[in-house]
Amino acid sequence: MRDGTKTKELIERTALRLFVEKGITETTVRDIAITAGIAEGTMYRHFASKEDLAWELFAEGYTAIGRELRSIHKSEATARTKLEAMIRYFCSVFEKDSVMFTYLFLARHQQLKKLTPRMPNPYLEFRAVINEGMRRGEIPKKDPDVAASMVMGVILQVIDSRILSQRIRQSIASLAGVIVAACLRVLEI
Amino acid sequence: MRDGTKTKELIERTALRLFVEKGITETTVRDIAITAGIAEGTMYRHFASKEDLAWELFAEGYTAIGRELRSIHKSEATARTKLEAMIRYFCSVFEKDSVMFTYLFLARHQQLKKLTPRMPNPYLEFRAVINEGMRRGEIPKKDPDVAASMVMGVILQVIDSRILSQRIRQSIASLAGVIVAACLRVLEI
Amino acid sequence: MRDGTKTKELIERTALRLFVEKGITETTVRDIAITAGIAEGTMYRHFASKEDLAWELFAEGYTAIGRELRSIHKSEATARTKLEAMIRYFCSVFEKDSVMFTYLFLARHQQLKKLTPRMPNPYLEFRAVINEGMRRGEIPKKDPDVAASMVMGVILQVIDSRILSQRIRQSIASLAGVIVAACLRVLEI
Amino acid sequence: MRDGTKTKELIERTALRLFVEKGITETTVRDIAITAGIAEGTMYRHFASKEDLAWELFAEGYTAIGRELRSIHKSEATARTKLEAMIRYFCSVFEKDSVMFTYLFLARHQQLKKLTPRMPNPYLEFRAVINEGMRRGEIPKKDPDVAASMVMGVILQVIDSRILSQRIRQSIASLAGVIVAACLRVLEI
DNA sequence: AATGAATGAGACTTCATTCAT
DNA sequence: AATGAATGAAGTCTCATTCAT
Repeated sequence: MRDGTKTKELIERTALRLFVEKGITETTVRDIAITAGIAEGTMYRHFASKEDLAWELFAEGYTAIGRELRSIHKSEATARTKLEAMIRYFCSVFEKDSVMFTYLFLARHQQLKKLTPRMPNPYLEFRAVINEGMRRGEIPKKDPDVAASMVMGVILQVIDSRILSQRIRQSIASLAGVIVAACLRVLEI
Repeated sequence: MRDGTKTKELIERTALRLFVEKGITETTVRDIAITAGIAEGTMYRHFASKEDLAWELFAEGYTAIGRELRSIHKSEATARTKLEAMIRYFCSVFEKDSVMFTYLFLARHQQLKKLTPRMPNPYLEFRAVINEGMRRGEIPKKDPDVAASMVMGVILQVIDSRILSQRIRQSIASLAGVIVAACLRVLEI
Repeated sequence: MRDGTKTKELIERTALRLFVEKGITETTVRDIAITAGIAEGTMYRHFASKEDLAWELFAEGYTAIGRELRSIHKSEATARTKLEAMIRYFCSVFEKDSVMFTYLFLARHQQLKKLTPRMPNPYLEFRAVINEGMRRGEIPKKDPDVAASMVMGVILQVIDSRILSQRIRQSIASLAGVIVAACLRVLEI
Repeated sequence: MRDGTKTKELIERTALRLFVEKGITETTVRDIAITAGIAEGTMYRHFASKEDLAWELFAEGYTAIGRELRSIHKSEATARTKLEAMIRYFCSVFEKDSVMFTYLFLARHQQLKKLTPRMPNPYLEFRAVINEGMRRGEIPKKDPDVAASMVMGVILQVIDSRILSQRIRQSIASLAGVIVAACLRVLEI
């Protein structure tokens, strides 16, 4: 028997790229098959449907970031160092796998409703850190959801301008420091 | 003779709502017809295609905001007052027509590539104000695209958390002051 | 606007014929479309699915026979005359529209489970007549379901041999008398 | 070396059951494999195709009954005793292996066209007995095909009402006497 | 003899669009 | 201007069969 693992990974990589380039609905199963050099039916050996493939890709990437942010949360001491490490990690994810990151960014409005509250979740990790910081007096009190949204906004919109509108040319890594500083100002740390 | 203007507006309102609820691709011409209570072919009396309808809705709303922001830019004196008025206007647009605002927010990645550089454009207005402010010494120097992105990010992500993730419950109008303050801190005004 | 009634009837007649010739599953929507000279999508304007088309054809024909049998039941006086008229009607249906009759015969095992008990039903009409005849003393007592099944068996199997195995060459009309007589003997009238 | 006979029988038993439950076309090779607990490709070690499997099952069961009926035909003396023994055997087959019997019953219209005239065949055996009985003066003269069809109809439809419509609850064995009597009346013995 | 990954033809269905009315 | 029946291209998915292991 042949080993299907490689094929599955090939499908995932190919689909991820096409989903980002053209959108999920606009990418056909045939597109994926031709690009990956496999038969159309092969996708269905590994995923129940195109929708399921899109969801698996999303859930995988999204929860992986959530998990890593949680572990940073635990390993750092102060709100300031936690946030700095988390934001830098966030930026590094984009640098390392910008296709996956862009996919998560673009697909989130469609896929987020399928996320269960139990799943690790980047937004919740940021809010948890901010909440804790406010409880400890490290951050001036404010609405935690509003604060977390603003911080996420600063980070995400810079990345958005980098990839989608292409108005920013610098690498995100080189901007990480600037982003961290802006987020700390937003929180008044 | 019958008045087509009413039908056209009915189509626009209906389509806008469905596009936001289900996505453009996921909304069918039949969906629009049934919801609007018209025949399937009627849409084509007013728009060349579904895509054209989606684009007209986008361009209309997007440039309207851009134009108003430009006029605020001209009528206010300092970077601070300009930005405050612009952000408050932005928030008020959402309050007045949240469906249109959400549509612009969600459709922007698909539609922005069709925008010509000449068209009035919210992002460019914000950047222009920030640029001018830095030239005049009202705002500490920084990359104008990065700065504009961050400001847009703070605003948009709060609205995002209000409408899409429903994590924020307060009205956006009531948060306008908080948003303005955060944006000014981001810019170090 | 065009009148779809004709098209719907064309689809029904075409499908009925193909379903009988090749079986429902073995008949493709494309078969129907090509044979009827219409587009594949047109079928879906008139029927929700191929399965639905098959069901509508069945229910229509099956209940029509049931209704007519019921009316014969009411208009005739004795068990003997009722049964004779009913069997002759049954045979005449086959002569008049052998395609529909054959379809009902072949599709019954697949479709009968969808029939609701309320719907007019040939089998139940025969059983009702037999039951009544036994109550009135016109027919010697026996299990009504067994008796009704036997009567149906005599009739149906002759038709089966006529159409499907083609072992019988005479017209069913010319055999009606023989069939009636055999059924009466089965019931010991 | 592994014993393929067991696997072949497992496939046959499993397929037979599924064919009856869902129909041949509606049963997939995968269905059979999963239910039998074997790999998808294994069926092709024992049968050339799914169609071939369906045919082998049919031919096996159908000719077995035909052979046994022929031997009863030879071992009994009169038309009456022949028919009685044949009908009782027919009913006993159903009792002993109702799944196979139901399969033969349901699949006959699809498979009968593949039967060669040489093969042992229940219908032909019944007709032969009836024919012989008429030649010998044991049975009043009538069209042998019509007579044979009626006899088969009485038997089969009772079984049909037992298994498929479930209108009859008694065991077929307990009804054998009633069925025999009805068949003799049909033939006017 | 058995496995199960891979194939690819083809099935059903959807849907933007056209067109006769 | 409006209708809605009809179109047909294209999409998703199924499934009998093949083949490398």
